[in-house]
Amino acid sequence: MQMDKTYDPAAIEDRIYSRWLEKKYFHAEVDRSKKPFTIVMPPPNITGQLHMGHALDNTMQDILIRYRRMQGYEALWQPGTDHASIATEVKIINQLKSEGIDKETLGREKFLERAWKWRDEYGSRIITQLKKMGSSADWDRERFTMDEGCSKAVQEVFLKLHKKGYIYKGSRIINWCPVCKTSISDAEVEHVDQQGHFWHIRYPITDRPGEYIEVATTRPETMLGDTAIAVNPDDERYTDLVGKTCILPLVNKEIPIIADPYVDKEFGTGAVKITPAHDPNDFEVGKRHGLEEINILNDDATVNENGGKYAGMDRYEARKAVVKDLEEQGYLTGIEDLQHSVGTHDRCGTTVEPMIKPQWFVRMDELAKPAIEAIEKGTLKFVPERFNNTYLNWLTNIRDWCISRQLWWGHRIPAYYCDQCGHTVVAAEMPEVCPECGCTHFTQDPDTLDTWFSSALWPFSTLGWPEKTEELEYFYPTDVLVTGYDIIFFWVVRMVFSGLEHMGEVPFNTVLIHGLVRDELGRKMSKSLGNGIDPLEVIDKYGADALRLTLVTGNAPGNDMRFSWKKVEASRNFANKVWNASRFILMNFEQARESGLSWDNVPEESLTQGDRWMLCKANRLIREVTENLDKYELGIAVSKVYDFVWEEFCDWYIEMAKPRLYNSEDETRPAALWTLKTVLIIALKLLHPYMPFITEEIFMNLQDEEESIMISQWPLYRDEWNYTEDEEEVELIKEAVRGIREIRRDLNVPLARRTRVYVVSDEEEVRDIFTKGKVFFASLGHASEVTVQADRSGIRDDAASVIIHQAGIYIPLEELVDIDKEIQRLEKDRADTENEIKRAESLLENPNFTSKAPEAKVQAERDKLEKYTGLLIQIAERLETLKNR
RNA sequence: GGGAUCUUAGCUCAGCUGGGAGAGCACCUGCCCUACAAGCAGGGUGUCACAGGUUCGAGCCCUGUAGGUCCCACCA
Repeated sequence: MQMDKTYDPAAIEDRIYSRWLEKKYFHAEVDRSKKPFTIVMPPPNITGQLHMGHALDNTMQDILIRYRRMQGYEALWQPGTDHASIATEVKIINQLKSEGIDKETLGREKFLERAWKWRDEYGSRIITQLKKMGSSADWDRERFTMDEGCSKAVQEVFLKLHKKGYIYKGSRIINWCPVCKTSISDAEVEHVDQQGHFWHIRYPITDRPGEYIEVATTRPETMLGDTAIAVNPDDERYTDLVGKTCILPLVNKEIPIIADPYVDKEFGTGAVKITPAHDPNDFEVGKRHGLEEINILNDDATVNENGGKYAGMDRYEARKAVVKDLEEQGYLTGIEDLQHSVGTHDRCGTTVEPMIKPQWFVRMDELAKPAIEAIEKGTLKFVPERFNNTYLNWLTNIRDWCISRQLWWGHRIPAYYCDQCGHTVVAAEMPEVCPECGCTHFTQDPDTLDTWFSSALWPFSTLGWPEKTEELEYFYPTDVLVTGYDIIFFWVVRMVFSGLEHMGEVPFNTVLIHGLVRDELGRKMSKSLGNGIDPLEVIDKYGADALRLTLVTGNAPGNDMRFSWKKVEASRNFANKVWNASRFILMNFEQARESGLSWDNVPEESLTQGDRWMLCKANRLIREVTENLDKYELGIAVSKVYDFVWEEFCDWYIEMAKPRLYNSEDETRPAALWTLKTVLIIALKLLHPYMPFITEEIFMNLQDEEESIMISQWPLYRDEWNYTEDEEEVELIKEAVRGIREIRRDLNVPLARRTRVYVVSDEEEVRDIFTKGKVFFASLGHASEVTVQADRSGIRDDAASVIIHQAGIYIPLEELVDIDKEIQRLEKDRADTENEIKRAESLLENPNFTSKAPEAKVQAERDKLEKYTGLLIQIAERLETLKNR
């Protein structure tokens, strides 16, 4: 088999993915013999294009799903798309506009046809893109928030909540977007700071000529709808005015002066104009004082007939005109600059206008309670935990949820109004006869539901609810939800209370929160800035595995990360490292096979110290990676594999194995081959959730039969590989090699190629380590030959000896050794060692340490003390020897 | 106003329940040696923001200060 010198993802990714699909590896079925593991995919919008946020979100989910699948769980990753009512509707309106068509003239039915056509055309685009990422979702189960089943669920929930009295219709003050011409929920309003003005206006007091009460406002045009002036009841400046009336300028209407604690004495003039129809606080004040609500705006934010001469003007034109008139008539007493935050619609950026409108709401108080308890009882956990607070904070201050939208694309509200008497019937189907008046003609409520209303049901609607399906029973509650912190309020909270309400159980046990993917400079990636990086471009250039690795490396849960091409390159380099190590191993297999060598069944006794050390390391790695994946520490888990593969496996073990592989007479060659294969497979498996494509390609090449790594068994920790002592011995090898490097550096004498190095030691185990005869240490930077002997016989006398500390190894160099420098170094070692001893002694003498510190720590200090005491003697001896030369 | 979070190497960031500070990138030196130059070997004196405190011991816990980011509420 021929493998290229560099890894080329483009050549294999699509081929491997198609194979997975063909083999139905992603498909999950109800299987009572296995434990289920379920993740529901946050459904991307049908308007969406894959961006880095999706890439991160889906990579994390795929890692978890692949991991559990390999562990033997029946792993279901439930995918689908969201109709995204307002986002899609805006897109379609724009599309129509470019064709010169107006939404209203087209009509609802035709419009919806267009919308469905859009969905058919673009709805699956993002799914195709997710597949490029390697996502192993069960595409056979793909759902859509407006498909028949999900729509059924939406209707069922609406009827149920209405029956319980949790859904009601009411005229409340809501956020109105004059551009989208729909109400929006509080969560959809984004507050942005803007530089504005604060206009001071005086209202003449009735029957007190020359006396005024002055108010300040940022929206002077709303005065047209004023129905009172309010002051704080404790404000002495105004006590004599409370109960009086004043004249509303321009309108010339008499309005009362009232006292309400809502008014802040310190802010502005301490007197507030009250416009109940266009400000949420004023609305509340108005309710308390029974004030009239005068709506002065049309749906497009132009002034309506209640605005007198200003009728027909846009709100900003009206503002100018009102200010001008006030000024001319002497009511305007001043203008100050003021920085204030303005509510805008998060979709279109338009300043929202608070308006009173009849809308449908979900009462939140009762629904919120169990959702709060879920955190307290621990049935719901956020990772990292700090998001508990974010979640609880929102829930404890929650207001009723406005769920009706004046849009066409979405689930239509199942409410019908009698054409004759106006009676409202909430039902699954249009009623035949009005229970009030017997009339048989009804009109359905024109509004649709907030898009999050259906998303809230996603974890169970996708599994078949309200039908009692086997899937629902088996896979629900799901295990983990992976999403960004920006969506906790919109979605997570609503799924939780919906799950608890309708299923009686939380929809997922764990919420794994990730941050935003920012650009290299830490800015949000956005279309307007043009700083977004297209994940597909990254895949094209570096491969999906490199992208996936980049997104999860060096990043803790819940934290934002910066994306940079440098990081992708580092990931690609790692992929290449894995590729080449595997290539090397496969090449050796081939050579061994040609010479008729077998290495499948290697007796344990034939494993060398190095082999055992490697197995021991790999074994520990299995444990660490598994533990970290269980804790959702995806970044830590992968960095362990990264370090292991690069530093332990490639830089040490493969290098140490080379002489055995190259020497056809070496009887430990099969053991090396076996260890290489065993450890490589472990590494590939641990890496597979992160880098599915490259690991699969290599795995396929390693196996004789065509088994997929995707469905292979996740490696298990094995006690019999826990060779602790051997690890120490291999540490000695490393120590010795480091020693050689140090000497070379200290002497500033580069080791010539093929420098002969003699290792002489009385200790048998040290000699054993440097396996019988000759070893190539490629890690020296050169292939240096090492000879191991028990004594110095046969070693050239003119070669100077240098002592390598700890290992007890003499290494004669063919160059002269600078003894003075070596003495200096040993002196320093001695001083350091003495300090260590002092430190350990003082610690052990401290009664607090011995009584309070864990026994293991105390023992460790004792061991250190002993070790360093011994070392000190050795150093002294060596110094003595050197000085005598 | 309430809450969260960050401040660690030149840059980007890890650092799990407290037990002698790490990675990648960048930079410098030397190397194409039969897996890999997308590589190898070597190179780090970091007041872990600052000030206190708890502890035998603090990057980690507590209090405060400074600066940054984010969320919620308010802004008439």
